[in-house]
Amino acid sequence: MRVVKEAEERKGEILDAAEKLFATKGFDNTSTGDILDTVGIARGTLYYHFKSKEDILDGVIERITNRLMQDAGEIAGNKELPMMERLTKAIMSLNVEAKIGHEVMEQVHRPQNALMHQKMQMTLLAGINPILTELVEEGIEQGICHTQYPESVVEMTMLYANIAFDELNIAGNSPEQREKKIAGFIYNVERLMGMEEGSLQETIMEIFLGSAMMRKDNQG
Amino acid sequence: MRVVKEAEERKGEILDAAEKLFATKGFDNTSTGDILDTVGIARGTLYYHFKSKEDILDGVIERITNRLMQDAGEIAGNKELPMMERLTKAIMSLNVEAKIGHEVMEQVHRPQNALMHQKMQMTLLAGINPILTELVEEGIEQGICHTQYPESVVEMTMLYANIAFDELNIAGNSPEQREKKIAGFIYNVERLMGMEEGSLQETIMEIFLGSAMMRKDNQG
DNA sequence: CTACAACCGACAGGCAGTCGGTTGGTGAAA
DNA sequence: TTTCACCAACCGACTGCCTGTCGGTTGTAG
Repeated sequence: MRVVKEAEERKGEILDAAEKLFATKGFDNTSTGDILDTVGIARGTLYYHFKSKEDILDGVIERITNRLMQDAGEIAGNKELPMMERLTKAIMSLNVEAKIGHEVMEQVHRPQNALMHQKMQMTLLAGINPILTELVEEGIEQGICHTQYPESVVEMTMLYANIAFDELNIAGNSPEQREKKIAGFIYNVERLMGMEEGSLQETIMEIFLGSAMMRKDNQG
Repeated sequence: MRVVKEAEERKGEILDAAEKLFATKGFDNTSTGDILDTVGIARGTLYYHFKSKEDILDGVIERITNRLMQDAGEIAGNKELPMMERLTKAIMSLNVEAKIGHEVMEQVHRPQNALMHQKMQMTLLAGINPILTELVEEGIEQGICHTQYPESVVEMTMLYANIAFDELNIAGNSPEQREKKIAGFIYNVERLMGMEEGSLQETIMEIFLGSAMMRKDNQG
């Protein structure tokens, strides 16, 4: 039976299917036919709603980055928390992996999906850079950060975080290597932002200890 | 007429053609048919030498990165120059754009060519990181640099340089924005490497002034 | 003369995107 | 309430391109 739906609803269905398929099979390895079958529509319908396969990818990425940006924006704007904590949590909330699962990330990092990866990275960067830059500027006013180029610092931090940590989770790194990379990253960010040595490290520890305690509380 | 050549020679011809085509049309927009026509061989011949189109891409990238790595390695190993100068020149020698022309770079940075871009980046990073890390460690011994994580610093520097400067040259940035970005980058690298503020900037100025004078000499 | 590396090109299989045609719902006229 | 016209949403056959395969051919070195 033929089913007619509102355009926005159909678009949503297509994006849902595409997101899952891209996540599990990769962009290149997902054919438009796969999407057709999953949604249960005909070729023409797909191309009635989207002008190309890449257009679908853009739609998927836009949805994901919007979600991420909203979360990060909310955290960054929560004036009740100290600036350092907001900054850390905002950046951590972008750790896409936690949100979309290992399987997906494995796909995102396969070289084949470079396009998807890069598009996500650039979209995210453009959206989040201003938010984080404002945070750093706040830190400068408060005397916690010291840099002449807050925007540059944020850009560098985010780009590195995205690329290097992606690799970190995929490549066959030993636990020691992982720890060293993370420690190096924190150390470097402290320097870039002109923060006191160890201050970021401390904030991070506090956050982790806090959430660990919360978990204990919930269980007990 | 049918022409028979040594495998290595044919491979070279194919890579030459592919490099040009990928550079001017992009990887996705270059069909194996284009390569066939350019070299003047049949399908079977292409697949006798390479197992897939992506295999060709890998070959092209390997050749390019090898060239770059050799140059950078020679500069880094030239013990006659001070460490700061070698470091700067080595990094600058990686500015791929200068070597392969604008047209090419425009292609490399089109999102469509994300795969090519990423592969180059990762290959280069893996090859050059050790070289530069050694340089930084030399700087530490000499008391010019101060960091606990030289490798991390190099990785961060290189990744950022690659991505951000790529963008820099493509996107419609005003001259002021460009300058600001470059100044921010230098400032940040100084901090990461724990160098005296302004020391890298100074070295760079000296190098540029030096080469400007050389050019004058050659012309005069 | 033989053996093999290098070469050929027809062909299969798959995929993205197009297009002319169809259908279900909706609102307005009878 | 029924009828009708319109159009957004939908359909699926078809086109054209592209990658990779395979059985067969040819030049050449020993």
